[in-house]
Amino acid sequence: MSDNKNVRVRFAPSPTGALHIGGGHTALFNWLWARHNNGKFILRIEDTDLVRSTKEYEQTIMSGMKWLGLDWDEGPDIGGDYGPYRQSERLDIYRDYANKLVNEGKAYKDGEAIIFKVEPGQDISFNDIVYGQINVMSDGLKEQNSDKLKDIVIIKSDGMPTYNYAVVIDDHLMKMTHVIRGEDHISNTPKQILIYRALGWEVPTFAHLPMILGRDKKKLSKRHGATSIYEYRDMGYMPDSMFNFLALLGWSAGDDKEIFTRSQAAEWFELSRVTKKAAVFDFDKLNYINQEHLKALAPDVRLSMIKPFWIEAGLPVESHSDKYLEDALTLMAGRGRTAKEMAEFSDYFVSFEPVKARWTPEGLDKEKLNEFFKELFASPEWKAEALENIARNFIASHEGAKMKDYAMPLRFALTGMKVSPGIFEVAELMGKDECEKRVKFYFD
RNA sequence: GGUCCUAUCGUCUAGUGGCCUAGGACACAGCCCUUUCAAGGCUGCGGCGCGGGUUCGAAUCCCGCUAGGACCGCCA
Repeated sequence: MSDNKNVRVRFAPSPTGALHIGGGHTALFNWLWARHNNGKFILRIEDTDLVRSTKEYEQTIMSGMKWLGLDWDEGPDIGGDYGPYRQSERLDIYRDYANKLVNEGKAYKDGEAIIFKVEPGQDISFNDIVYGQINVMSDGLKEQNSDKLKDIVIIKSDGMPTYNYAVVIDDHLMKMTHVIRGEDHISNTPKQILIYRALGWEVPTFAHLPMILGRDKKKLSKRHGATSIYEYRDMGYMPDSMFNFLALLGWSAGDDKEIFTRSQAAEWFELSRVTKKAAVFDFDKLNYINQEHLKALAPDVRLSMIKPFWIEAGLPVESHSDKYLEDALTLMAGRGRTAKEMAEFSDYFVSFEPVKARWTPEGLDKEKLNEFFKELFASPEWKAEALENIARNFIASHEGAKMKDYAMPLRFALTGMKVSPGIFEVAELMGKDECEKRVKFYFD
């Protein structure tokens, strides 16, 4: 971990929707850079679009960030030395600097609006940590389908500052050392540099991040399904996994390290290792990463991840001890890619009802099976190993008997599924009484 | 139309002139394990967009082409 305590970066969402994948990705990289350097991560709300911004979305975005594990050091909710952190509360500041620009002849009024004058012939190139040298002349700042140079609106007719202007004022006043944001802002950067210069301010270091694309390689949008971070939570993806997955989009530790924790990522993170190419959001990889984290969880944490999904399915979670449920999930380790799947695949541990709803015996040799079950339940100890030994002895002593002919009916009676962890281990955990109850329901 | 950006297996990427007959991961296929299915182990399939240079030597540097993309809003 390097120690550039003066590093200050920010995530500046506009509260016009929930925290989406792209926003979470940007926030994550800023957080990573701040934590890597032991610097500060600031949250600023860009709510200058009066029509679309709401306090509800502001809350949703903040809780989305918390869910991902991205904590900030300064922000509208906790304050800080450079507030306020909501643009709608900084209107006087924007107005003052705009007037200054007008007085210096660098901007002009147009009705209620204030427009920044773009002069031709200026070199507004900059060096991006990710993209390298980007060369631009102000002469290229044209109006669409025209040769006319396009001046920059800085204060709108409604008195609110525009993005390209407010972002400069705030980033400077909030002492940002690095501006880390999506690649779609590269073209905005030269305009912002013009404003920094007009105000006589030092330009921060820029680092643009590659975009995130859908399977069809188009910019990620609602068409691709889930775009809000919360939708992933509801699908059973865990915050650790989303963090891990998002961190891998456009960055790698460079040492085949793919499954990691937040603190490991913060330790290894380097802006200079961020890639330039837009990355496709790959569900298969997300699933894999989620599964890995699911496997690695401590039993009590795993239970806390799965429980909500059992409850949602109406299962009587409260009638079991946490220990029992944790053990059940430990047995399930490696099964299911999401918390939701794992909950679905393990419902029989919580209740016999779903089993009954799923399975009805058909075409089985009940006589033989009853003989088998009788021996099984006569076992002096209800342990997986003992039960399996009984089964093997039974098979050895019966001509033509196969393990699967007995293990599968047992599995179905206990779980209602054709797939489960080792059935004798399941039986041990469920306990003799419960197993007997289930088997007797179907046989005998 | 203008400005800018990008280009390694299907996907995420390693790679910064020789260690590359291009490495890893996901996905996919096969095998092993096995009471089922996962997990795990092993094997396989599969890529430097094209064309020119520079160089003893290029995935790596330069030019062109092609293909994607971003921005050009009193949205952010």
